[in-house]
Amino acid sequence: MRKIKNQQLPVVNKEEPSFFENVWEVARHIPKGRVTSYGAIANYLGTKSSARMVGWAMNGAHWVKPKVPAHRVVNRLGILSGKHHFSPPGMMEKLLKKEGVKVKNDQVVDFKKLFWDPAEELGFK
DNA sequence: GCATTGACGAAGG
DNA sequence: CCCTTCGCCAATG
Repeated sequence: MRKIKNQQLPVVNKEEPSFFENVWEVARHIPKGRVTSYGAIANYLGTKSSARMVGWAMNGAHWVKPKVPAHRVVNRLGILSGKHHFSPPGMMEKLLKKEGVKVKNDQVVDFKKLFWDPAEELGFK
């Protein structure tokens, strides 16, 4: 596959998709104007208890290709817990608003309605 | 090689 | 919703 400077990436040069790649893959399917949670992605990948790893994977979402809409992934409460990893921090909220997602006080408005569950939308494996 | 740190989450209080 | 504890596991010191 693609070569990546493995400075922070956990070896993605294997042919089989790593957990991280799967995370990115799923994230790329999040429709515009919708959001999902770290846990939902983890759940879809069958490692629901490893939501932290999803967040960890998002850490590299910025420099991985193709780009991953990490701004559409929030925590289970709809809070933009990852905004500090954007530059500037307000970028996440800005991107979401641009897609029609209302954000108030670092939290997605109508999160429940906008929630996109990969397990349902992409079909169960 | 142990300890700490997370873009998390569920459960219990 | 807040708080704590626990589970999770790669990365980092």
